[in-house]
Amino acid sequence: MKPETDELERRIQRFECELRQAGVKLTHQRLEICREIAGAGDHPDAESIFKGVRARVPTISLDTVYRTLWTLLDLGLINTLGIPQERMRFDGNTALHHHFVCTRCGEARDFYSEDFDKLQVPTCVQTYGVVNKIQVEVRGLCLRCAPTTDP
Amino acid sequence: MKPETDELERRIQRFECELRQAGVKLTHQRLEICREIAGAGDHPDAESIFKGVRARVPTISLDTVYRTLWTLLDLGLINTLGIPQERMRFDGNTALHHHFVCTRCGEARDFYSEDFDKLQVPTCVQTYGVVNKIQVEVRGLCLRCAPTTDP
DNA sequence: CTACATGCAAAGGGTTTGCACGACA
DNA sequence: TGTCGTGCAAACCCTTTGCATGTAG
Repeated sequence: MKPETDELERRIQRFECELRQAGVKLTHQRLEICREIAGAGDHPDAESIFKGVRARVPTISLDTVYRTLWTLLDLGLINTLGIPQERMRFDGNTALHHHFVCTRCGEARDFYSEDFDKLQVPTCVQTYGVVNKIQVEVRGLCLRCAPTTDP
Repeated sequence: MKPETDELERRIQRFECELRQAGVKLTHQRLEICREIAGAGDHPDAESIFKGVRARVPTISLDTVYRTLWTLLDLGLINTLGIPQERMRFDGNTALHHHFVCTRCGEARDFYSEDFDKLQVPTCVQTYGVVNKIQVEVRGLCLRCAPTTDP
């Protein structure tokens, strides 16, 4: 699950390069946070990244971790599981359907697709646990959030 | 987006029937919360369900809404967007991949599938906004949470 | 009648913010 | 050296919990 050493170095290089291009200062803290998330095989929350980095940078604070993660997210260098900055939301539609999710504002729209409904789980995934359903998540920007909408 | 009237009634019937079967009392509040979420075309959060129900049941409290929603979720009568009870989690893997998500504990594991990578967005969805990527979410229970693991 | 559900209010936990100090460029 | 980033602590918001009262079965 953890990336190979060379893949890890490639990711870190990319972080540094893109941060520099974006005019973001490469502080000791930011570099260590990048290293931590680049090397994480699972999908850590802010707290566990904080703990990992604190082993190397004892004075780091949790809010710096948050601020750095949102920066990386803005630049598209990392992703979130689920929808960023969102409270829990409920879906009363129990029929099989799929979602278009705006990664900026969190708007989620249902859609139906017989092709997607037919998807089969790869055999390797069946060893992960009991599969309940397969849902396709189309991620992007909704019309309100897409840059072209804003003249 | 909102369900047709007969589909709405069917959903409400199902809620009542399943709640009764589960031995959950059909209080005025619960029935109105069911009606609210059954009729919601979008994916409301607890607060907006609360507001909708409060128009008809002015004395209802937000915690009752939460408690009812978790009950409905336990019974599989509704779903959540994203992972229930979860804090925000980050993904340093920017390569195209897919997720197996445990809906109970929130564990999320990556997997790769060339078939899934090739999925094409239905044309109707392209009118929703700008598509960034397509990710398949396999939902189920991980080995730790699956009932059979617990003897 | 009795067990379970509700409303209230206060606690809890994750995330954000204002401000003065510190460090990259 | 100037500007941006950091650490601290308090604020903020969503969600949960304890307890006395109310109500469905």
